[in-house]
Amino acid sequence: MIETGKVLIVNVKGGTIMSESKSCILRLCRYRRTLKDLKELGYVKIFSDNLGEATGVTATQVRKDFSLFGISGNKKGGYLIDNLIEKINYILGKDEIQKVILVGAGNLGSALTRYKGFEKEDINIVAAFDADPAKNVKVNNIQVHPIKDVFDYVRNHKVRVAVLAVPSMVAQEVSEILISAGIRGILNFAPVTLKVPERIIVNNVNLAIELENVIYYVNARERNEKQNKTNPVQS
Amino acid sequence: MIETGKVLIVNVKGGTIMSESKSCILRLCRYRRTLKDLKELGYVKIFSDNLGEATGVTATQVRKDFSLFGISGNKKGGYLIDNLIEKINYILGKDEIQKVILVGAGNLGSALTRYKGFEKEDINIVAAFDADPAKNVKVNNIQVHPIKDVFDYVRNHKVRVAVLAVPSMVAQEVSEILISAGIRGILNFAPVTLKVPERIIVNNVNLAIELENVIYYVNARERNEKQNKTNPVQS
DNA sequence: TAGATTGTTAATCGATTAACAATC
DNA sequence: TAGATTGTTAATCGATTAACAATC
Repeated sequence: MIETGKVLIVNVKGGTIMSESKSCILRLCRYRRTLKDLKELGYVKIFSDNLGEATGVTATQVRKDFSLFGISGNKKGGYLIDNLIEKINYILGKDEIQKVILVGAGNLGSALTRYKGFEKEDINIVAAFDADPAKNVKVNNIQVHPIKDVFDYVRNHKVRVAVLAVPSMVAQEVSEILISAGIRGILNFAPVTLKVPERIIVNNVNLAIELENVIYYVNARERNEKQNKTNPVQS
Repeated sequence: MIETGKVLIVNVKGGTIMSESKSCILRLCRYRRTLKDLKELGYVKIFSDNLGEATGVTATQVRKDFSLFGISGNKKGGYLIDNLIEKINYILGKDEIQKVILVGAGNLGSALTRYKGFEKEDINIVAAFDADPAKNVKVNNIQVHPIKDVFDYVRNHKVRVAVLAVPSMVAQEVSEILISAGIRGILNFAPVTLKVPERIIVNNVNLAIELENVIYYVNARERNEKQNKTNPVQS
């Protein structure tokens, strides 16, 4: 595997080496989401502009993404939803491991064990871990083990992906234990920049920053409206 | 205000019109996070490369971002942490409204009312709303009101920002009520693409997609390693 | 056929990075 | 001064969009 900054060059379309971006993969996930919903509603075919509108991207972008992964439709006939879902599943590795552990069963962590959105996408949280013995109970049918057992669990069950929802103070330390046990990818909710080896995938979800971002744009627009009122600019 | 696709052109540096990207704003939030931590640890000055390393961006990027917003340091002397925090606060509109409501006090929503990360950034969830009467209680000192009261509440308290954690089925409908009442920005946890007027800011957090993303990259790397073992490529 | 849609190439656009002059 | 660091300009890089040929 050749890796450069953000782009991962992987082998997909029958041996051809190609590169895809993180945002492209995110869009594939979104397409699948929408396609599954449409399938449930009884739809069979879809055009690139329908799918684009439903997912908030342009029709060209949709076709470009599909073309990048060798997904083809029928000129004039659009795409078969079943076929799209199948192809995207293959690309995203849906048939392969989906086992995920949760580390940190506090406020946010325990909500994640009950989160319906994971089940809906067939993501299984197989076990949870927490340092607090009071939390070592079953939550939504998932056993919360003592944190000291996490290393052996990851080793023995060959878990590759972890959701990290521990306090910031211990996030780095815990991530190192996880990685040493064999974890390859982390969804990190702690608002810290984890220092990890290059081969490890980290996806950060920082809820405060996401919200601050909304607040910023709302404020920026209001400031601007106020200013335009007193000092209008001619277009 | 001039708006084009993703870029918002706003008036910041003493009347100069300039544009900044969403990712740039996200980085500013991260810088502030880190700077606050460093301040607590007693640091007073910082260089662009320190800050870059702590937040996972290059030193050039840090300086470029600062330059874009008219934040200047001292050649050779780096930046004063207090000054940076103050300037970033001003840019991100920290002194202005921070009032946020939460709509949907289910599994994820009620976890968000207790989320320490918001408090730490001085974000106040002032009220919550839920359709289920059983949930109309106080959670972490925040009253959960009946959903039917949300319109009047937003109107009367001039709330501008909402966190939306309702089931996907009703997300669009609820967002329309919020917008009609005066909400300008939404942090949306429902895995649907909200259709909103252009003047409304929506930030989507889709936890399943974030996790699927990690799973994809882990799988892609493992597939690749396997292949390289049987069919090594010369560099 | 005419019209509509895919698939791809080329153009554009924006964000990041490299290079380096300024200067403390 | 010499060395280090900022601030900015130019170059690069990648992602998105526009244009359009292919074709059903």
